[in-house]
Amino acid sequence: MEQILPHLDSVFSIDCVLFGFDGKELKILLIERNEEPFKDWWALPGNIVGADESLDQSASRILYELTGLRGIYMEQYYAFGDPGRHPQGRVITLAYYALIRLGGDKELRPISTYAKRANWLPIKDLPKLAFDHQKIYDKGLEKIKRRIKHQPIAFELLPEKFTLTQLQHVYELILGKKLDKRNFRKKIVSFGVLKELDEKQKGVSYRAATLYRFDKRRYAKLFGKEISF
Amino acid sequence: MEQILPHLDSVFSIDCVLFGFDGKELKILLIERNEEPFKDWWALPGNIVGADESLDQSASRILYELTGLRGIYMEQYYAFGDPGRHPQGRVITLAYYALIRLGGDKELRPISTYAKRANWLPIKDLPKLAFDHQKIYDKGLEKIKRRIKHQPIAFELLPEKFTLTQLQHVYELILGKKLDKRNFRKKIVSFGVLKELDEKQKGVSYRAATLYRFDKRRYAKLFGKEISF
DNA sequence: ATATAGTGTGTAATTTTTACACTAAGTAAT
DNA sequence: ATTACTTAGTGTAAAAATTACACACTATAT
Repeated sequence: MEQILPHLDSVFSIDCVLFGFDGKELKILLIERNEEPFKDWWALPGNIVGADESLDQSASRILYELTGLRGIYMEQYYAFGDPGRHPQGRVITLAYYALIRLGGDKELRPISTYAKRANWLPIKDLPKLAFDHQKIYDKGLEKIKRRIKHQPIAFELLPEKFTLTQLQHVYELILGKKLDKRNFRKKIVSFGVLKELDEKQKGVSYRAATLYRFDKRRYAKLFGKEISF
Repeated sequence: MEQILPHLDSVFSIDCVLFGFDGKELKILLIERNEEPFKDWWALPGNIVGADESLDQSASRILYELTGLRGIYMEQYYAFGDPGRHPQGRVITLAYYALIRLGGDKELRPISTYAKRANWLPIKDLPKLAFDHQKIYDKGLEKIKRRIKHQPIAFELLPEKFTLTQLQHVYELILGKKLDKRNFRKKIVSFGVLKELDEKQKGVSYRAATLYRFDKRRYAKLFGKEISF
């Protein structure tokens, strides 16, 4: 095992699994690598933790550098550090996930020097990933599955105003199963974190649905408490 | 911020929160440091990850070196890496927890070169801890609180044969609240992971309780499924 | 024999979860 | 303006899970 990486006995990095929702599909952000190893492979965006950054700060910076986004709910979920996971040396990486609403207002501007390009790819049909990134992704998906059952993180994926059907759609995509419309609404409303607006959906060629907004105050009270789906 | 630690730009370590149960109290294993910084303070046992170890292997090794125990259920739960958390340089640490039955058969033999001594201290009345170890402990307790509600990890704290009252006691200690005896039994039995033995408790000066054993096969089936307390 | 201390058990009321189908409203095409 | 189309929005009954609650039993010690 050569030591090609710049002067390191070990390197500590952060990799991000960015889940994005465009109103239809669940996607993750991948970059196409421009360097060996795994040149031309798709990989999770990640980077080395800076000397004076906290881990969360570092994750935020990396997210920002890769997407131009700030203020995203983001959380570390697992450290991967098998000695053989990086062919060039010992790299321990801490995985973070983030949930992002795609499209609409702000354009993402992924900038990365070590990548040919960055793209949102549907999780339905992911390519082979570099390193152990498939494992990292799998664990991330598992994590948000668990998390979405207990905390209302689904809102992070939706625009500020959304319909109940859209919300349900997000749940179904993440949990990987159909939910009953009436029961879903009953339950989600019972949490009391939704605010019904006087506004209706626009631009649809059928009956427009009522828009809702997520009530952050009540959410804050609920946070920590266990809810379940 | 000086760089006193041996040739490192950054160090990656593992710290363990070892929860022990002696039949009465919940305790954690702490060491009394024999070196600066925080000489004479109590701290979580931990160590540097070795070059050719996976993280889990490293955690197991560290646990073994500190307690002589092997084969303990152990899980990483959070990485702590604030730049200022270690006064001598950048140390990123990955926290693991383990659950251990105390007393009884095998004596623990904590060996540590950098510690004056190691001791199981009741969590009721912990001393001030070195570094950010209080934070690490807090998060660990929070983690097992959450975990015990969804997975039967409580068994790890009990001897092979135990009474339902002891089991309930563990739940009460971790969750920090009283549970109803009849309801508790109804529920725990309904999971189907307990095997009632033909044996009774011995050496008590009152009616002896029936002993149970934890059924690992059924547990394996249950694992992954959500149960809740 | 009696006091003591913890074991072990059932039921009714309430709450939560599940399964399930039709009418209402708006748009688009004619 | 009628019709066809598409999704929105709503209730109820049955089943399951949760909660609250109290007393008789059994082994031991004196």
